[in-house]
Amino acid sequence: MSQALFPTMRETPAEAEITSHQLMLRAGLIRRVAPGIYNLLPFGFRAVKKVEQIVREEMDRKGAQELLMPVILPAEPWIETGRWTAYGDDMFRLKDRHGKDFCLAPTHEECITTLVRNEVTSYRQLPLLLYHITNKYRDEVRPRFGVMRAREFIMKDLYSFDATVEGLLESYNKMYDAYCKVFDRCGLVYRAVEADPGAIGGSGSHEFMALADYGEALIAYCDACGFAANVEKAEVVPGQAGLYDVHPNVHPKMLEQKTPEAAGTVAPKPQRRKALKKVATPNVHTIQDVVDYLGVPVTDTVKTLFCWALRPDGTKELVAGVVRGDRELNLVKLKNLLGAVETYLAEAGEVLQHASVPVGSAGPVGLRGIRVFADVEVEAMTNFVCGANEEGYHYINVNAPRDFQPEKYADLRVVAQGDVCPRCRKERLEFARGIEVGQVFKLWTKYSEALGCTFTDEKGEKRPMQMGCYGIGITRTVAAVIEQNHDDKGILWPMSVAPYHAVVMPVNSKDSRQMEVARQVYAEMTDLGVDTLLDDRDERAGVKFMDADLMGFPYRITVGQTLAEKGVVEIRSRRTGHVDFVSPEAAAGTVRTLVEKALADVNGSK
RNA sequence: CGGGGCGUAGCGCAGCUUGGUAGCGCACCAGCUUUGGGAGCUGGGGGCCCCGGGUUCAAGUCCCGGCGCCCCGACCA
Repeated sequence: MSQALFPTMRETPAEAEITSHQLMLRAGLIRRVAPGIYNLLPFGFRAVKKVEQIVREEMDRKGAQELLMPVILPAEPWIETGRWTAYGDDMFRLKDRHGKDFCLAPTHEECITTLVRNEVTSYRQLPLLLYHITNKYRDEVRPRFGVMRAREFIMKDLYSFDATVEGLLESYNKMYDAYCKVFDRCGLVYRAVEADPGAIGGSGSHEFMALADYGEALIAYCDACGFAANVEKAEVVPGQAGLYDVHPNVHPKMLEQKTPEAAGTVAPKPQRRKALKKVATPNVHTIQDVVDYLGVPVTDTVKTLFCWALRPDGTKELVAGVVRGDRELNLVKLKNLLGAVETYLAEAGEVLQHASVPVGSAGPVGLRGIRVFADVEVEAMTNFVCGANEEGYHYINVNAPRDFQPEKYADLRVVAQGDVCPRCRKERLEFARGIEVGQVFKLWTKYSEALGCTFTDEKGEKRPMQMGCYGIGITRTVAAVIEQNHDDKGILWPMSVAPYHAVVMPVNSKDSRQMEVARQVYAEMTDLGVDTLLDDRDERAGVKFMDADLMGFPYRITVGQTLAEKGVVEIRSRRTGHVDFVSPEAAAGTVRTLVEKALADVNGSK
């Protein structure tokens, strides 16, 4: 260790916000090269390789084959699938000396599909599971949290090719199962949640979320039935939206009783429809303003949001989404409803220019030339308030369909605290944050059709292959492991991912007897297959102890005073602090047993 | 891209208001002491003060322009 690069830091670098990022810098796993781009130092690289190895074992166990595809990919296949445009600015692009377009691969569907198209022609060659582990590139709008949301990252992606839909489902289930094993073995607390397939395309998808307070993804789950979904995906109970709404005057304690009746959250009684009226509302631009100024409950207001919907052909359309004032418009649901490639909020200036509407005073009444979509909840509302599409005015006593008629009512809002589980419809949804460490998709024939990846079936007919794609963010997984396994002193590596299982530490490197015994124990442990580091640095004991805690070696073998006094060395568990004293001769064997036990615990009985 | 903040030694920062020899802590090098929880003393090395222009006798400091980075938001496998 005295001759190795393990640069630990006592102080926390200002650039790091979350614990895993801070610890990865402080314990010497990574160093920043550019925003979202990192050097993996020896210590960090070892952790990465441990995760990779676990992934390889579980992929291979399912009959997958590893290969390696390039990081630089030509544009043509991307143009064929339409993703050369769809990926937009998230893709790093470059040209060769002849002016030909290339990209740094953000993912490899196009590449692998082209490969399989050229090499596989018969149903007899299927199913096929192919994967690789390599760098991926996404020019993130905002890289952050170190390796967690980086622009360059290591990813395992596997692609399945099947002859039939049943085959695809089988491959999907295999991978789902393999992913559970991978994350179990990494010692992560995670949930598999239903997800929107996003830019990859296809439908039917699960995300594997490592639970963490600083996770970027919000997930909704139900303790009663096990339902779990990304909030952007989670449906609101169809046909019953609003029924179990939490009214603003319901005391939170009442919610704990879990039943809608007990919580006093029954549907609003039908009210007589009052006459539509335009009222002056100077300087009222937000829902909060409306509530304050007009003194109405927020549940009697509606907000109208303008979005651009990007169509598959590259053109875009301005549409309006209407949700209750305290709700959040779910852009993913809107996107899926419209069959759009992407939806994003329009800017105030654009709305004024294209719809002649000031965004702070927008409403669905009298909106011309723009398609309006409303959340189902709005359909049940009576006598509500909305903007009058005129600066300084709102309508009150609005009622549909009398005052406006959206093109369609649909589930368009983000699920909220207190919503009923869309699956079992018994319990309320709980929310948690997670780090997305993996995702599995069914791609069906999206890419095989676009790229002509076909095979000949038993009847001699040509058919497109049924594809699936399955990713694991390797570097992100390492960060998630640290996020979940640390204390105020440093990292608490699970044995399976630990860069080293143990560190052997002579307390005083000038004590030749200690050094000699330490070297001996180190050599024996290495011989026994225990990943061991020898801390032979000429540092004070305190420094070495602090570094060992920071770097999180699961076991520390301390060779110090007790050697001279009692002829024993100390084996200390980083996680529990438990200490055993054993003779130097027994140390290596004891540690090996401990390491094997820890690995067996996490690997299950396989 | 919008809002906020910051660019001074490897890291963390002060100095800028009110212009006048570039500093502190940690780290680093040498020596002595020390050696079971981030040692002590002595000596030492290290700077394009983000870049460019301007004002001035004089700019880290003031003015103009640019660049970069971080945070919040929007966005995202």
